[in-house]
Amino acid sequence: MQLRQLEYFLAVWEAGSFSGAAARLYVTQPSLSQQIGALEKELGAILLERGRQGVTLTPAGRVFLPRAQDVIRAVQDSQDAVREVVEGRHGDVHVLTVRSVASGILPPSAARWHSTYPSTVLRLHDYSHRRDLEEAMRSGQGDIAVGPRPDPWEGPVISLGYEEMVVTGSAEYPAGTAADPAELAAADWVLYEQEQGMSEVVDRLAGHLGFTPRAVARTGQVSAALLFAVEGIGVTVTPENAVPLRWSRHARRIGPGCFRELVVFSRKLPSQLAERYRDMLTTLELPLTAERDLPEGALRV
Amino acid sequence: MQLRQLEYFLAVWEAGSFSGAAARLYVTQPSLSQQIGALEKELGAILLERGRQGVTLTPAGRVFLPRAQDVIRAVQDSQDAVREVVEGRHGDVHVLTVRSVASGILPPSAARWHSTYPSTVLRLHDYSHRRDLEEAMRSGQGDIAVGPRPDPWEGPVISLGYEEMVVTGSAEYPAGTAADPAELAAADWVLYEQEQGMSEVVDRLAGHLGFTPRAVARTGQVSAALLFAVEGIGVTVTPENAVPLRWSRHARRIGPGCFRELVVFSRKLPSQLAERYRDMLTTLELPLTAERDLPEGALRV
DNA sequence: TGACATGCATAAGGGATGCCTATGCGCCGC
DNA sequence: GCGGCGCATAGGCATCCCTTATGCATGTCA
Repeated sequence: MQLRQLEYFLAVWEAGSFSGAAARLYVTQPSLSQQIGALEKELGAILLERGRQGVTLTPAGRVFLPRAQDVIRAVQDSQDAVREVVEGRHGDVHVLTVRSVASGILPPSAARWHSTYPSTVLRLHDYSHRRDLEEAMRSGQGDIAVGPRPDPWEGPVISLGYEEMVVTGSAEYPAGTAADPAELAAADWVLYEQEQGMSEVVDRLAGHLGFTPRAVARTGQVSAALLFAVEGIGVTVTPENAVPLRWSRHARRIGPGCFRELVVFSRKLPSQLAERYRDMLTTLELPLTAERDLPEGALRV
Repeated sequence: MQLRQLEYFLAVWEAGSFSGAAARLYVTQPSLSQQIGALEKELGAILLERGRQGVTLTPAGRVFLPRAQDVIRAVQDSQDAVREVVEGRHGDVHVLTVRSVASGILPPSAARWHSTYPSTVLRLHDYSHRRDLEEAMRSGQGDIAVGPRPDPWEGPVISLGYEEMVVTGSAEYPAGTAADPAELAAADWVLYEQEQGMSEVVDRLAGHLGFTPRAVARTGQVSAALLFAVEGIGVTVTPENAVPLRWSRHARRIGPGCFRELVVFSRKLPSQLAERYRDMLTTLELPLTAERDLPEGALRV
C-alpha cells in the first residue's frame, strides 16, 4: 500500500469521479485508474463503484474511507510536528546533569527558559555520577548536558566556568579563610559513596594534596554530608554553591583554591532548542569563576 | 513521504542500527541509508544520530517516532477493517426501502438477521417514494433495496413476490369480497400527497380502471389514509399488509385483484453481507403472492 | 437512429525511482 | 598498523509509475 494510493482514493471520492480528481491532482485519469485498481487488488475488495453518475462507495469503501483519512491525517501530523521542532516553536529539551549541579546552576536557567519559551518543555534528568551522565548522553537520552568536562566527547563542549570546592566542618571561620592541606590530611572525613560523583572529586583532591582521607562516615547526598560535617562528625568537601548561606562561615577555601570545571555539552547535532538553551546558559550570570580569574596554583579536580 | 520510509525508520530504531534493520527487513543496508536519508531530507531534520554504539533519536526523531507509529497503525487498521468486511465478519448493510414496505416486510427479516449475525449492523432507511429510493441507491447510499421494481437498473434484481392492494372504506364485508370498478369510480377518495409513493399506485390503478378518483382528503401516511377511510370520509387503497387485523373486514379486493411487485435489488457489486441479506429475504416466508399464484386478469400497478 | 461527447479501462513507451553490488570513510580493537 | 565493523556513496539495472493513445460503454443531440 502506498500513501499516494490513499490520497488518490480520497481525491476521487471527494471529486466524485476519476477524471475530476485527475484534473484536481494534476495527473492523468489513467494514473488514477491504475493506482486505485492496484489498491483495490491489494485489499482484495472494490472500494469504488464506477457508475455513470459518478463513483459511489462500496461497503468496503465506506469502511476504508475514514481509515484512509486517519492515515493521511497522521502523516500530516507527523510532518507538522517535525516542522515545529525544526523551527524551534515546539518541542522539548532533555537536559542532563549531575545532582550537584542540578540544585545549584540549573534552577535559575530553567525559570528563565520557561518564561522565554513557554510553549516548550525543559526536561531535567540528574544523575548521581558523571559516568552515568555521559553514558545517558551517549545513548541519546539527552540533548544537552551540564556537568564536568567529558572525555572524550564527539560533540561541541563549551566551558561555563569553574565552581569552587570548599571544605566544611563544625568550626566557623572568617570569610576567605583557607584550610591547610596538612590539617585536611589529619582530619576525620565525611566521604561519599562510590556512586556519588563527589567521591571522585574528593579522591582527586586528596591525590593532589598527597593524602588518603580517613572516612568516619559515608553518604550519597551532598546535603547529608554537609549536615554531618556541621554537626561535627568530620569535614567534607562540597561545591561552594551547595553550602547554604547560614553555614557559609563553616566553609573554607582549600589551599590556594580547588576548582571543578563545569561545561555544557551536547550531541553532535544539537537541535535548535538545545542550542538556544546552551546560549542561555553561557550568557547567564552564573555563580562560577572564569578561567582567567582562577587563583595562582589552583587545584583542578 | 512514503510508507516504506516510515517502516524503515521504525525498523532502524527498533533494531538500533541500520545494518541490523536491513537484515531484519531482508534488504541491504544502503537501501535503508538512502530511504531514511530521503525522509530526513524531505522533513528537513535529522531523525537519527548515527553513532558507534548504534543509532539514537534526535529531538526531531523523538517527536516523529510516535507519529510514524500512528501512521503505520492506521494503515494496518484500514487493511484489517477492509478484510473484515470482505470476509463478512463485520460491517453494516444499508437497507433502503419505501415506507409502505418498511412496516410490513422488513421487521421479521431484521429480527432474524440480528440473531444470525449479531456482530453486524443492519441500517434501515425508508423513503416516501420509490423515486427517492432509487435515487439514493444510484448515489450509493445503500447496499440493497426493497421496493417496487426499478427501471432501469444496472445491478441484480430479484422478485420477492406480489403484495396485494386493497380498497378500504367504512363499510364491512365478508372476507374475499371484491369491489366493483364502477363503484370505485363513483366513490369519494382519500388520496395521497404527491410525495407519497402510494399516490403513484392509485394513479396507475385508476388509469387501469379508466376513471379519475375524486379526492376528498389527502395524506402522506398510509396509516392516516386507512384511519380516514374507516371513519367514512372516503375509500382508499393500501397494501393489504398495512391493514390492521381489526379492520380486515373493511378491506376488499379490487376487481380481479390488484398487485404490486416487490423486488430486492442491489448495487452492481453487492457485498458479502448484502448478498446474505438478500438470500435471507428470498428464502423467508413473506406474506406475498408468488407470480404463478396471481389471479387471472390481475391488475399490476 | 447514427454521430458525438463523456467517463473509465487498457496497452505500450519512456522516465523516474529504488534496490543491488561495490567501494569509501571513520572508528575501534587486536 | 591492520583488519573488522558500520554507515555513506556511486553506478548498474530492474521495476514502477506516469504519460499518450486507444477501446468500450453509455447517454445525448440532431
